[in-house]
Amino acid sequence: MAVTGIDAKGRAAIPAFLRAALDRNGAESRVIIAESANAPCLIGFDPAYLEANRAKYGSRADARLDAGEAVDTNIARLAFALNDIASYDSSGRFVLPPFPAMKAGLDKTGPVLFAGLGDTFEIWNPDLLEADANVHPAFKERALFCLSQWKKGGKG
Amino acid sequence: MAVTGIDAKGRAAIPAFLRAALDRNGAESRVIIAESANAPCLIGFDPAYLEANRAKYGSRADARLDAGEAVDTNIARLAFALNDIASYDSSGRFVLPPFPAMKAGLDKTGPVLFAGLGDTFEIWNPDLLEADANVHPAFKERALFCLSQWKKGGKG
DNA sequence: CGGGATACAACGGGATTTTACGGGATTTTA
DNA sequence: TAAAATCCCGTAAAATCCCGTTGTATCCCG
Repeated sequence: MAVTGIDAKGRAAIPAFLRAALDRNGAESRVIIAESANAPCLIGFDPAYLEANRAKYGSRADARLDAGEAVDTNIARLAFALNDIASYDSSGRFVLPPFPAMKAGLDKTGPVLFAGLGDTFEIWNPDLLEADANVHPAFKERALFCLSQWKKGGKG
Repeated sequence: MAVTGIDAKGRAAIPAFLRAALDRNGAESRVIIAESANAPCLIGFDPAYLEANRAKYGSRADARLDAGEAVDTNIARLAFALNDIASYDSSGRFVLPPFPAMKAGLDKTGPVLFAGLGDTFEIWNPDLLEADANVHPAFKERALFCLSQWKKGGKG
């Protein structure tokens, strides 16, 4: 778990320990950003899983082209529109996709909290994390500590 | 997902991230435009994809004939006859084919929404997208966000 | 164990490239 | 020859790349 800042250009840096995990999975400096289904935060993960899903749904997008087969267009719509792909530079920075950023309360300059969850990691606005009743107190306590450490660094 | 504008000459620009996909498939600045079978919008895709689907339809029809079953000729009629081919310039603009444009409510100057679906992409009049009950709310919400961003850019 | 050297992380910002759009010039069609 | 479609160039804004700087953690050697 670590905190970095959003700069004037809307960029945030993925902490090094999470970046290392992405690189191990062959992410090639690309990360998928999506809304979390469980909390008012974003999740990030490497492109491999997403590509598999897209390949599965992408070939069944239109009933006419697919020779009359029934298709659920909304599945393809969501698979593509709700996942943003962002590429990060040599120091791990990526521009937060505007829509997810807005949904997660990250639409302005300020601190961002990254927390690894195994296959994915969460991206939080620290204020929303603190306010969420479903988040375990021990997790909150640690988040608060990381945040205060970051502020001590003189960036807040 | 992105929004661009129709100009006074009836041209719209395919967003760069979709154009890149077309180029990767060897589209050579040409795109197929057709009505969607699933929604009041258009779909666009590269010429190779059209050829692949025609071949797929042909083999399906052959199989049914071999089995002594009837073939639905209308599927072939629609899959072959209703596709317009448009070429786009160096900045991705193409003239919307008049008939499909009319069918999708894109017959006047205004914003157009492009959304990738994998092998194809959808081309929407944002108003019709908003009004369509079959479109998933999460997709609508993002569309609305893209539209407002485009309007903020001063092009509306 | 301590202190200096080294490596790397996060950040700021300039320089370059790309995008989307307007509109003029040329070609085609009727 | 007039009208319409197409091609093509210029441009402002925005996104992207890439460099240097600063601060912090780690290493190494005495």
